[in-house]
Amino acid sequence: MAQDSIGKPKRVNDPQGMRSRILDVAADLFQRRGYHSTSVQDVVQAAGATGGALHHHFPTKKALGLAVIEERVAREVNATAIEPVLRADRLKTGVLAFFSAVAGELERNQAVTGCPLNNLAMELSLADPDFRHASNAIFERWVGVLAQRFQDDDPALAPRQAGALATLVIAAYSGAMAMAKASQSALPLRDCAAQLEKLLP
Amino acid sequence: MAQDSIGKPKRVNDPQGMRSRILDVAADLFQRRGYHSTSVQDVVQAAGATGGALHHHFPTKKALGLAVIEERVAREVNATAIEPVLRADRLKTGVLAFFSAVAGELERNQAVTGCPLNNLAMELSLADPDFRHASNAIFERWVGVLAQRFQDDDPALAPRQAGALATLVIAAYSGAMAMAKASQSALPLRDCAAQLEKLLP
DNA sequence: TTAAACAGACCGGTCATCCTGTTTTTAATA
DNA sequence: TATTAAAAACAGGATGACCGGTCTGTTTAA
Repeated sequence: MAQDSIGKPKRVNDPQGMRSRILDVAADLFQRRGYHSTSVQDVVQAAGATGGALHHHFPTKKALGLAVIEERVAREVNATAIEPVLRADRLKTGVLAFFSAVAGELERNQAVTGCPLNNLAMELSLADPDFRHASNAIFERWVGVLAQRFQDDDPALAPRQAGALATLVIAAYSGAMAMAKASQSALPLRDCAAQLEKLLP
Repeated sequence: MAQDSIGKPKRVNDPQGMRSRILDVAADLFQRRGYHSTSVQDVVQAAGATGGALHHHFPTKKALGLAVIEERVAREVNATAIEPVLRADRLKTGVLAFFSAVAGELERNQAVTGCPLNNLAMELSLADPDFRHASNAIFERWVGVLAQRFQDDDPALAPRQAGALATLVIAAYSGAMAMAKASQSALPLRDCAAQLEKLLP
């Protein structure tokens, strides 16, 4: 009794698409306004969904937040901060290009919303251990990949050294983004890039 | 008719003390649980105050948050991150000692709550411009003081250079604290300090 | 006498979650 | 392949808790 032989269906189920759309919208809102300042109603409306649909895919707001971190923030960090850097000839040039690209984007846009990982990690790490672990997993992978690449570039580098170097790069980026968000300026990014250029091998 | 000639007063007004206690408690709760996750009731209870008292000193939660940033966070940054560093013979040794001190404190405590400035700045910067400006003012003063000291140490250093150097130090600290909060470990702090030791003049 | 300081209840609104019902899709069965 | 049972997907209203702000009243201090 879904529809008559010719009549259109009242709707078409697209679970994957619906889930994906909700995730996209939630990631965007959490990033721009923050997790606590975004209501599930906001997500429902912006996604053109309903409370029932959202509840079906994400029974609680926490489940939604966790999925955003694991499936969207992780992907974005990978796409903007890891893969392009790895594709560069040398890690140093890749890192500097990354800083420059982000700074350029900040200058183009009118608002600096900050690093999505940092934003959610800072807001949610102390609220719930699950959020903390999810954020930490992304940080750890990020550090691990950069450290590995530092060693590939210079096999003489001690593993301990490579890890510390990677940590500094990521910390400088995270901190610079925090300062950029507060000042609504890309200058901290450019300053840090200029200094890292001198340090990096 | 406040009290009988001998009877004790029902209470003793202590406006400054009350205000100060509320600020202390609010700063602590905002730092440990976050601004949005802390209700004004939480503050009232923890401070042993009443809704009326809190409302008398801080008409809105935003006013309370702003006062925490301007009167507590700023003070803490000054006391732990600026003055000790300035008192050191050279800025470099002061900065490294600061990193080491914070790392040691993290290792002693069981929980890493992060940098108070960063915590509140990240959570509130996009929520309200006033919060953003208040946070930015602290960042700017911090950068300014360190940059000035870099130049004092080495008059040959270009002003632009000194500022960038100061920005990197603070960004590395902020970012390392973010990573420390996510990993509940002081390692990012120590790694960054080790790398900064090589870069700083 | 007057204003400041504090007490404590109250209220309108929001929010996350739950619940009941409907429609679509899948899967089993014959 | 046709039928049907069952599950998944979605719709949308209901609810109860909580939160921030307000308001009135009382006590203390200037």
